[in-house]
Amino acid sequence: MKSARYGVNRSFFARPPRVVARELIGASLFVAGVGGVIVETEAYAHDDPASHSFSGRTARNAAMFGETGTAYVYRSYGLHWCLNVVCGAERGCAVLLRALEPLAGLPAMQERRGVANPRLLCSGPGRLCQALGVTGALDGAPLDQPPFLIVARATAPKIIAGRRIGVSRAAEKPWRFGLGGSSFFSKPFKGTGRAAPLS
DNA sequence: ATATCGATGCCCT
DNA sequence: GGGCATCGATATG
Repeated sequence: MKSARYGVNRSFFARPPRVVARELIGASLFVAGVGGVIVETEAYAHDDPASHSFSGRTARNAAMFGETGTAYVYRSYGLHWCLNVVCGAERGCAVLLRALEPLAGLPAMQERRGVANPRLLCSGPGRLCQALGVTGALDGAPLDQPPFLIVARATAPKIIAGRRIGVSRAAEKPWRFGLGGSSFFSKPFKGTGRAAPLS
């Protein structure tokens, strides 16, 4: 047998953001071996008023206009980092990674986050980046190469959907996706009945 | 349980 | 100057 390549390849990302956002639910993300199962994502389309790319290219969002399968890492509210997967057939599409169920490297996550509770390590886009050590240094980096590793899920999970968090434009679009039954969401999915994380 | 607020950078008008 | 793809601390029911 050929040596198995664990990570997804570039073609994984060459699909529309809503497809990729759903495919990533149940997949695993590691950064230098620290990570877990992706349980919450949001899709942002190129013609989406809520997308950072909507008003054109700037220094901050340049990576969104780069190759599919690379990272778009931006600073949020001046102090947090957020990690996106650049995807789609058009330029300017991305999927925001909002929450993981931590599996590997918990001591490193706890050290970086300054908290011990596993539910508070990666339950939110800013928390996830802090726990995995993702910063602007990885903006534009390819996701199919170290330090990144994304492993596709083995079986199709139950996926729930809802409104995106913290957006005011196109707020009605149900482009937030979650792993059914997870207790590691950044916020509950209303109406689909799953619990919120602590505090 | 929800509400409000401050921190802080960058892009918009 | 205002508005964010946020978080944690504080206040209050």
